[in-house]
Amino acid sequence: MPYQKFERIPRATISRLAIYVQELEAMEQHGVKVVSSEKLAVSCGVNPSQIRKDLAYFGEFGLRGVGYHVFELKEAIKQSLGLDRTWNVALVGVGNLGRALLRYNILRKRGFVIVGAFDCDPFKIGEEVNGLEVYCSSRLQDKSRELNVEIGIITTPPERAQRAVNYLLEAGIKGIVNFAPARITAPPNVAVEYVDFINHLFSIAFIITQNQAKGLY
Amino acid sequence: MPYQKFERIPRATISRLAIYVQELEAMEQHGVKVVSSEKLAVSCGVNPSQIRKDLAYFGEFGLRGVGYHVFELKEAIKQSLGLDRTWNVALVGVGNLGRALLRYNILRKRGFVIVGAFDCDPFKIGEEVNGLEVYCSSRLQDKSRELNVEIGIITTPPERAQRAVNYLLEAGIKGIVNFAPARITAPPNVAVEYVDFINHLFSIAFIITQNQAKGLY
DNA sequence: CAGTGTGAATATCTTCACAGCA
DNA sequence: TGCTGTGAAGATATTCACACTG
Repeated sequence: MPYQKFERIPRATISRLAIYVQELEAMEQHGVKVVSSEKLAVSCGVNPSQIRKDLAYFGEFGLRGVGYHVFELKEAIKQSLGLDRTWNVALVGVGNLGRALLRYNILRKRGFVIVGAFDCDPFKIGEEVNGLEVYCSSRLQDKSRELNVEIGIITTPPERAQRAVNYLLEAGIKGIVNFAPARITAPPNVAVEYVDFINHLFSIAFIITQNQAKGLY
Repeated sequence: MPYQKFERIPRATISRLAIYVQELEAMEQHGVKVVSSEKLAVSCGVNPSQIRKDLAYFGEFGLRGVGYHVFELKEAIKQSLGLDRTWNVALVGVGNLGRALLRYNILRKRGFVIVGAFDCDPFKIGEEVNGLEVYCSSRLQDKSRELNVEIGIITTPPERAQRAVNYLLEAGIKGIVNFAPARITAPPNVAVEYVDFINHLFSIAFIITQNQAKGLY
């Protein structure tokens, strides 16, 4: 990590940094070498000072009067976020969504390698998905340590999400991304993120309903 | 919609309401009839006054000294969000993730029915997934109107996301949920939500890195 | 009297505006 | 001159604290 100020970094900043990385990579592929906060802001859909402020939490990466060097900035952000390495991930719940993630190459491309797949359904255990054997969830503890897993992904049905969490905790996991539409609990030293896409559909439905009430259509 | 104050409702409130619905449904299934903001707050991982304030945007649903009637509150929130009906959805991009969503029953259970699947890959067109024929993306316009679609889901690779958006716009869609890891642009009267789960993995990686730096493990 | 509904207080996040540097 | 980096201002969101009610 470069130097990082003695200031708490807002959650919102982190998720925007992820967006910046995404856009910087796209720019890199298009051969763009240098970018201003103005330009990057447009393609990320945020305010330019927002970008400058977000970056300021980690250091000074820009050249006044010029902008940012695309490749360098991308690398600097990735380093700041701890993405200058790969992370081993265990996936619990080999349903439709779990299978999709097991086959989803973008994850690996971004440095998140699913090294273990687990399910409690006897019919699924032993099956092979994308070159990975499905193990019984009760084996999470020994397998995780063997495979050096640090992050868990939960793609079980909602009612089994907490059980999956418990297995992951026993396995000494440090972070969890929960795709199941259910709240889960974990000790404060274990990071939890929710990917709750029904949520997003709810929001869309609400906004459309409101727009319709306003007579926008 | 009940009565809704003449006050803008924060985005954050909307996504919490979605969580409340989730938890209220779980409580209902467990036979809980009445709940206080305190109890609901615990299971949603938020502050009790937050809940009361969120609900206050839409009306008064509680009984002082008692709490909220689980079923009634859930119904009231759903009505406020425009979820007292079903929404027809078109899905663009029948890859791993698209297939998973087509087979994901929770969506339908929540009132979002995928009525059309589209892809531009000739090998996929004509294929049947979960009882739905895959059509060529160029047919989005006519098919969408025929099927009365209001919401689009994008599950294409990032570089094809904007093209999918354009098709959806032509089809007169009113809201888009984008699962592709790419920023997209749409006119302001079309609601856009991002489901960016790589984002969440980035956040987890960052938090773990930070915790490690703090010597937490 | 337990628990809601809400104004007021606090905390957090975003945007502005501009000094200062390449 | 052009664009960064940043303190100060403004906008939002969250939490507190308590009057009030079933």
